[in-house]
Amino acid sequence: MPSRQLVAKELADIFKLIAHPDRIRMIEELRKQEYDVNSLATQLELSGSRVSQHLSLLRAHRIVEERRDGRHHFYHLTQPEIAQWIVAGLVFIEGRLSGVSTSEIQSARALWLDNQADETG
Amino acid sequence: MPSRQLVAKELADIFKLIAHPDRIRMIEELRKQEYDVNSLATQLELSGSRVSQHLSLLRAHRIVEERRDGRHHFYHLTQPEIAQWIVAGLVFIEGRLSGVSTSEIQSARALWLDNQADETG
DNA sequence: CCTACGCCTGCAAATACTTGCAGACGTAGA
DNA sequence: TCTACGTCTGCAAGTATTTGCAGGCGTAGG
Repeated sequence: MPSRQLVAKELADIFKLIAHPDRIRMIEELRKQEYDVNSLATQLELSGSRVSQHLSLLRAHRIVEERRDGRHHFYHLTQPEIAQWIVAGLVFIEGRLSGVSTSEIQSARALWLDNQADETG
Repeated sequence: MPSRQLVAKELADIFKLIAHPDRIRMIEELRKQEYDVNSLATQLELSGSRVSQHLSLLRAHRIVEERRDGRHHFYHLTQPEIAQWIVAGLVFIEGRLSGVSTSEIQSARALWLDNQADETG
């Protein structure tokens, strides 16, 4: 297979990996600090096993890395810049959305880009 | 549903949309010029109907736009910057790949970012 | 009008992803 | 050592994507 097709396939795999709302929210949370599985699950209102399964996928592709401390497994982003890359995709949402208004998108972007912002949204 | 979750879902949809090797290669081709369905199919060595199906998906999400001329349907990127955003994802591939070497990735990036580059790869 | 071309859509089978649940494994504390 | 906790993994059912193929629709040319 020509290398261009290989590269396209690898790129597709990365996109597929991120293409899940839970995983996007997990990366969003991890952009600031590390979390153990349960804290992340609580924060996102998801079951522990579900979060663990997503993390295992992200771990397999080295999007996140693990640090163990006793019975806790703490996770952090291998390359924190990935969070900013994801937010950059918001540009391609704007102006053509059913359920999300422009102001909601802008406030989401602000949240992802600025740690000081209000996080209650 | 809180807006943050809505935004995560919409982002996930965009990622899902792009997460296919064929569609990535199509966007890559379309970054420079418009193509009609058959030319694109020939260029990428894919069947016409397959390309048409991918295009219909991209069209539905306004990643591409159509221009008709007789029986030909010409497609172009709605927001050409999307191609650059996709290439930016290459950063998260490097250094952890099975089938693709660093030099192949670099040459792929060069191709996407520079129209003058050799395209035989 | 008839035919060929270019493209689109519907359908059905194959494949892949997601999810909850049950059980396993290691660690900490009594 | 026994128990509880935190996390991981396997499995099976449900859901979504991908693909090829057959047929449809519009346009150009004879």
